[in-house]
Amino acid sequence: MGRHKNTEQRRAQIVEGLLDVMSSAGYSGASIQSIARAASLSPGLLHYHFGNKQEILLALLTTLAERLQARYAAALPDDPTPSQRIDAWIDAHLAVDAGADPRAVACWVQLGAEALRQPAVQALYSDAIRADLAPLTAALSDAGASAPERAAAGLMAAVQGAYQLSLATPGLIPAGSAASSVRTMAAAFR
Amino acid sequence: MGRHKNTEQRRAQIVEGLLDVMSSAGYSGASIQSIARAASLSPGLLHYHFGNKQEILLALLTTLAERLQARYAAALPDDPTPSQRIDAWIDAHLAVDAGADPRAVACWVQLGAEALRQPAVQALYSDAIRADLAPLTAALSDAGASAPERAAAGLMAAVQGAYQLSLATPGLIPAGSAASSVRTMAAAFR
Amino acid sequence: MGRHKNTEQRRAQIVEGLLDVMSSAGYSGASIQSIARAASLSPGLLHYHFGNKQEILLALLTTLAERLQARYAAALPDDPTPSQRIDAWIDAHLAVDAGADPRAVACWVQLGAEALRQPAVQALYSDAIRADLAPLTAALSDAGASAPERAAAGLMAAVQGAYQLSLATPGLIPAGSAASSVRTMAAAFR
Amino acid sequence: MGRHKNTEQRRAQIVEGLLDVMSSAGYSGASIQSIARAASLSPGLLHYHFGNKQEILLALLTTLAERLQARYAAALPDDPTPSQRIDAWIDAHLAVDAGADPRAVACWVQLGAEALRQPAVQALYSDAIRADLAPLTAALSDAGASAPERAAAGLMAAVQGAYQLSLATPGLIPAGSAASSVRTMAAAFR
DNA sequence: GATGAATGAGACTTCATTCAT
DNA sequence: AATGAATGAAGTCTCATTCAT
Repeated sequence: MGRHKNTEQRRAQIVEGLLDVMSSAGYSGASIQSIARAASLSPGLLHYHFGNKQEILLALLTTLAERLQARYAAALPDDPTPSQRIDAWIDAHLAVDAGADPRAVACWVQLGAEALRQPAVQALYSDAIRADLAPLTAALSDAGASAPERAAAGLMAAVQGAYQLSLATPGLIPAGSAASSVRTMAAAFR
Repeated sequence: MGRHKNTEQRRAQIVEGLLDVMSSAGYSGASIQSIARAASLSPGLLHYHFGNKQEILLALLTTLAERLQARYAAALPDDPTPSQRIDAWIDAHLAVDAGADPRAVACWVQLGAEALRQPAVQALYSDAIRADLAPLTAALSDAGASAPERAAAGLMAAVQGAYQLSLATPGLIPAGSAASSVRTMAAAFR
Repeated sequence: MGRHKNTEQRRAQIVEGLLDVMSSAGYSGASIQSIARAASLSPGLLHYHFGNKQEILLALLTTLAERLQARYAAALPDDPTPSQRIDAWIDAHLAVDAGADPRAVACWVQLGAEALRQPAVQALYSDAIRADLAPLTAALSDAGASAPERAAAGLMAAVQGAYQLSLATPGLIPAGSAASSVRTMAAAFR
Repeated sequence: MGRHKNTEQRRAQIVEGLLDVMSSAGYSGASIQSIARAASLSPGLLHYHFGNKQEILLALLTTLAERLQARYAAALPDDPTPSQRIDAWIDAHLAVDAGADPRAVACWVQLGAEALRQPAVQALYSDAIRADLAPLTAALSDAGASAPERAAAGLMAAVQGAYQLSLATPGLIPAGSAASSVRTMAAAFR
C-alpha cells in the first residue's frame, strides 16, 4: 500500500550492528561510528532512524528478549509436562546449540550493567526479565514448588551469573555445564 | 627534612571515591573529575598516585576482594563444620547486615561487565573470583559433593546474578531472600 | 544525494595551518587549537581528517618534499649540463626568490629535530632526504666527482645547516649568501 | 671560607640530566620529572637550583659551548699553522674519538631548533655560535681566505647539518666521514 | 532516505610550578 | 637543602549529535 519504506529493515540492521560491537566493546565502547561501520551504514543514517544512541540500546534489548522467547517456544515439546517446561526454559537460556549466540550472551551482561545506570534501560530490562520469568514461574508452580516466584528469580540469577562468569572467568564454567547445574538447582526448588 | 609519604592513604581515598561514583554511574560514567570530587581531591592528584584510570579500577577490585575475604573470615564460627563453612560463604556474599555495602554490590556488577572489555580487568577479576571460590569448593568437597568445583561455580553464578538482578529489577529479589535461595541451591549439590 | 567529499582540500588546508604555526612555534608549540585557528577550522575537524597530530606532521613533510622537487624541476634549464644540474639543485634549496618560503625553511629545521624523537618521522624524513639527494648525486657523478654520494651528503648537510643558522643566528648568513657558499663547496668536490 | 654550598655541583648534575634526557626525547619531551630521575634528584630540587625549565636549557647550552672550546684547545698542536688551526677546529666538532659525546650532538640539534622558538635561547645560541666561529674565522683569514667570515659560516653550517643528518638519516653520513668532507670544503675557501 | 562533514563539549592525561614539611 | 605532595592549566583526542547537500 503506497510507498515501501525500508525503515524496519534499516532499524534491524542497526540493532545488529550494536549487537556486534557491544558484545566485544561494551555499550560505552560502541560509538555511533563503530556501530555504523558494523552495519555497513553511514553514521548520519543512524540518527535518522533512531533519535539517539540509547534508543538503539532499547531496541536491542527488545530484540534479544524476543529471541529468548522464540527459543523457549521452540524448545517446548508438544503437550509438555511442568518438568519439561522447566527444562525447556533452561535450555532456551543456556543450551549451547546452533541457535545460541555468544554475542547475545555478552550483550545481556552489558545490558544488565547498563540497567544500573540508565533508568530507561532499567525499566525495559526489568520488564523483559519479568516477562521472561513468567513461564518459568508458572511451570514451577505447576510442578509443586512452594515459592515459585522466589525459585524462578533464583534460577534467573543463576542464569545471568552464568552468562557473566562464562565470559569473565574463562574455564570456570565449561560450555554446556551451566545448563546441567541449573537443572540441579531447579530440582531443589520443586 | 622532606615530606611524609601519604601515598597509601591517598590511594585508599581515591579507590573509595571510585567505589562511590561507580556504584551509581558505572565505570565509564565515573570521570576522573567526578572521582576526584567524591574523594575531595584535585583531579591532577589522581594521576600522581595512579598511572591511569584503569589502575584505580584494579585497585578497587583488589579492595573489594579483600573485603569479601574478611567478611567470610568474620562469618566463620569456631571450629566450623563443612555445612557451616558453606553458610558462612553465602552470608559473606549475600547477608544484608551492618557489614554489607550496597555500593560494593553495584561495583561487582560493573566490574563483571568491565572484565569483558578490558583484558587487564578480566585477568584480575578472574583471579579474584577463583580465590573467592576456593574455600567454598573445599567446603562442598568436605560436605560430600560429587563435583564440588562445578557446584561452587554454579553457586557463584547465582550470587553474581543476584547482585545484578537485585539492582536491575527492583522488587524481584527482596533483601535477604537471595541468601536463602542460594542455601537451597547449595543443599541440592551436597 | 549525499554530500561531496572535500577531504583532500581540507587536509591541504590543515597542513598549511601546521606549516604556518610550526614555522614560528615548533611542533610541540603547534597545538591542535592553534593549527585549527590558523586554518580557520574547528579543532574537532582536524581529527576528522587526520587520525592524530603526527599524521599532520607527516603530511606536511610530504608536502614540503614535493615542493622542493617542483622547485628543482623548475630551476633546470633545457638540456642541462651536470654543472647546471648542480646549480639548479642548490638554487632549489637556497635561492631567495619569489618561490622561496621562509616558513618552509623553519619547518625543515623543526622536522629535522622531530626526526630524532619520532621514529615515524625519522623514517619519512630519511626517505625524503635521500630522494632529494638522488638528482644531486647523479649530477655530481656525471660531473666527475670521485665520491659523489659523500659529496652530495656533505652539500645537503651544508644546506640543512644553512637553514638552521640563517634563522637561529641572525646576520650570520645574509640572505642569498648560502647559495654561493654551497656552490663554492660543490666545486671542491668535482 | 664559611659554609660549603654544593649548589654548583647540583646544577651540573641537573644539566647533565637534561643532556641525557634531551638527547633522546628533545626539549619538550624532557619533563622536570624525567630530568630529575636522570639526575637522581627529586623534582622539587630542580626549581630550587633553577628558576624554571628554560634556565636549565641555557645552562646546558653554556656547558656544551665550553666543552667545544675545550676540545678545540686540546686539538691544537704547539705553535700551529693556520691550516692546523682549521683542522683542529673541524676535529673539535666532528672527530669521532674518546672525547666525542653523541648525546651532545643530539642536543646541539635540539638546541638549534629551540633557538627558533625561544628568544632567550636564540640570544645565547647565537652568541655561542659566534664565539665558536671566532677562531675559525681568524684561521681562515690567516690562511688567506678572501671572505673568511662567510667561509667560516659556511663550514659551521656544514657542521650543524652533519650533526642533524648523522642522526636523522642513519647511514647517510658514516661516522668520521663528515670531518673529511668538511676539510675538503674548507680547502675550497682558502 | 542517505551521506559525510562539521561542531563543541568533555574525556583522560601530562606537566611546570608551588608549597608544606 | 631537600622531599614529594599538590595544583591547575593546557594538551590530544573521542564522540553524540546536527546539518548541508
